[in-house]
Amino acid sequence: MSEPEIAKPSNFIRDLVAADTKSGRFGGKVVTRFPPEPNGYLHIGHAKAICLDFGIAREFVGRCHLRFDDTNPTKESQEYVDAIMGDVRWLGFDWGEHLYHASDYFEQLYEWAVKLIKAGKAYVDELTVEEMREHRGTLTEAGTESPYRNRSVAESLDLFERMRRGEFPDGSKTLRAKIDMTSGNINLRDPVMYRIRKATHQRTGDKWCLYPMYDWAHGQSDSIEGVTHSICTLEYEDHRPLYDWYLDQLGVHHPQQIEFARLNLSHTVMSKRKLLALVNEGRVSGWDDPRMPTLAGLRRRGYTPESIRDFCDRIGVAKADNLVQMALLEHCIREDLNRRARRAMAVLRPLRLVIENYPEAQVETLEAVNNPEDATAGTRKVPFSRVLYIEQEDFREVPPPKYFRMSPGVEVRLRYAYVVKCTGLVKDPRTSEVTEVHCTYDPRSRGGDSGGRRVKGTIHWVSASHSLGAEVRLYDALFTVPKPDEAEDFTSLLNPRSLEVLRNCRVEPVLADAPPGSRYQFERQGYFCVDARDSGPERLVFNRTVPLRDTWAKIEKGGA
RNA sequence: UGGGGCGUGGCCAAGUGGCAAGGCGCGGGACUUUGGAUCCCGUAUUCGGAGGUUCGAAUCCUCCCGCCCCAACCA
Repeated sequence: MSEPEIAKPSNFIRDLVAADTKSGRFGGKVVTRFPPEPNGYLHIGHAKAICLDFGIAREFVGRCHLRFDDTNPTKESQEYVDAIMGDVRWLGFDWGEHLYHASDYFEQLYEWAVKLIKAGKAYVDELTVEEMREHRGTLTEAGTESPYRNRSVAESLDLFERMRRGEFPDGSKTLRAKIDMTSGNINLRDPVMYRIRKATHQRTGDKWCLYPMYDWAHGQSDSIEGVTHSICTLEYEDHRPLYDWYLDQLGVHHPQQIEFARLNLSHTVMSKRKLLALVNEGRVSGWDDPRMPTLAGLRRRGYTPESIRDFCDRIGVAKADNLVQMALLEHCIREDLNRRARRAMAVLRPLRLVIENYPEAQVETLEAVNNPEDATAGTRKVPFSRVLYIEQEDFREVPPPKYFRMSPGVEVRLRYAYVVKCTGLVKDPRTSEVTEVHCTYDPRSRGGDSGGRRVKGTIHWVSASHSLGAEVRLYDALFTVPKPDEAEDFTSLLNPRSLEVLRNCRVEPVLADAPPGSRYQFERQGYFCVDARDSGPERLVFNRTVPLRDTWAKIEKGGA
C-alpha cells in the first residue's frame, strides 16, 4: 500500500525529531503536547501549533497530549476549557487518553519545591512587587540579591508550609529559585516559583492558595508526562535555560524544548488580549464572530478543518518573523470548497426581470449541475417562470467596455435556462434607478444551449415566485491594514465594512433544506454557509465564507 | 554599554560548499453554459551589506547594518 498522503514539506523541527529518533535519544520515542492556557479561545495561530504538535507525534508514531496550563485561576475558566477541547477535535486531532492539566501536578510540584528548598536552591522571599522589580535590575544592569535570599533552609521550609496553609495574605510572600541575580538572562535572576493567590481554581477549587508560575509548572509537567519534545514559540527561547535548570536540579526526565516562530496573519490580530478586548468592547459579536481569527469564528464563517490544516502545511515552520497574507488562507478554503461544495443560485441584490414572450402561467423545471467538479453530486431541478430576479450588477443600461452581462439589445444566457435579449427597462421616475428589466427569450435555447452562436455572458437568476427570502452576511477583513498590531490604537483600524448585511436576498428553493453549517457555492459569487446560530426554517441566514476570484472586478477597477 | 533570536523575489519557504525548489500573489495566454475551476507560460544573474577562504559560497570566516523578543507575584 502506498501512502495516500502527499509528503509534507520538511522543517527544522521534524529534522530535529527525526535525528533524535535515529540516534535513539529518549529511547526512540516521540511524545509531544499542546499546552493551552484556558484563558481565551483558540485561534489560527494555535492551529499552527496544534498541527505541528499532533502532526509530529503522528508522523513518528508517538503521541500528543492535550494539557491545560491552568496555573492562573484568576484568568481561566471552564468555558474556555470546553471550547478549546471542542476546537481541537473539530480541527481533526485526538489526544486519546492523554488529557492532562498542570493542576493535576500541584502536589508533586509542591514536593519538588520543598526538595529545592532543602537543597538550598529556593527560598521564601518577602519583597513586594515593587521591591522585587527594583532588585531585578534592568536589561543592562545586574540585579541585586533580596535580603531574604540567604535565610536558613529551615526558615524557608517553615514559611513555605505556612504559605500553603493560607497563613499569609496574597502577594505577601513568594517562593523563588536561587539562581543568579547578575545573569544577562533576566529569567535567571531568581525567578518566582510560587505566588499566593486566594482564588478558587476551576478544577482544584479552594484546595490551593499557592499557585506555581509558568516556568516552574511547565517543564516539570512535561517531565512527568514523559514528553520528549516540548515545542513552543520563540518568546520562550529565553526561558529554555530556566526550563533546563529546574529539570537538572531535580534530576528528572529532561525533554527537549524547541522553539518556532508564531503565525502572524495579515489584516487581523492574534493576541488573546486584543481578541478579548474586541469581544468585551462589543466590536464583534463574540469569540465566534465570523470575522474573528478564532477557530470558532472561522468555523462559523464556513472554513473547513481540512482547509485550515492545509493552510498550516503550506505556511511552513521556521524561526523567522513572518506575516502570512490572508490571501493564502482564502486560497486554501476556495480550493477545498471548489471541490466539495454544491452549487446553487442566489440573488443578493434582486432586480426584476420580466420575459415578455414567456407564457404568463407557465412554469418549467430546469436541470442544474450540483457540482461540476464532482459528477457524483448529481443534478437538481430549478423552477423557471416569466418573472425572475437577477443581480442588479448584472445589468447596465450603458455597458462599460468588456462588459459581458445584460444590457439593452445584448443577448445573455440565463444559467441552465435560456438565452434572453434585453428589450427595455423601467425606471423609478424620481430616482431614475432601474427597477425592472424586460427581455424576450429564445425557446430553442432551453437549458442554455446557444445553438452555436456566441453568447459571452452567463448570469444567474431565481424565479421570483418560487425563490425563498434570505439574509446574507457579507464579511470582509476585520482590519483595513495588513498590520493592525503596529498602530497605537488597533481598534481605530477596524474595517467599518467588515460586515454588510443584505436582508432582501432571493435564493433557490433547494436551499430551504440546507442544514445549519452546510456550505454552498452561490454561483458566480462565492462560498457561503448556513449560519449555525441564527439560521432557521423561518429565517434563512447565510454567511459568506469567501468570494470567488473575480476577474471582472479586476478589469473594471484597472480599466477605470 | 546586557541576554536570546532572525535576515533568500510582493508574502510564506526549501536549500547546510557545486552553480537559487515549491506555494500564494501578480502579469500574459488557452479553454469555458460560473468573467469560477482547469491548463500553459512569465515573474531573484542572486540570497541584509562589505571584505576574506576556495577551482567554486546563500551555504565557511571576519566586520558591519537591520528587525524581533526579554526588566508580570501572566502564559
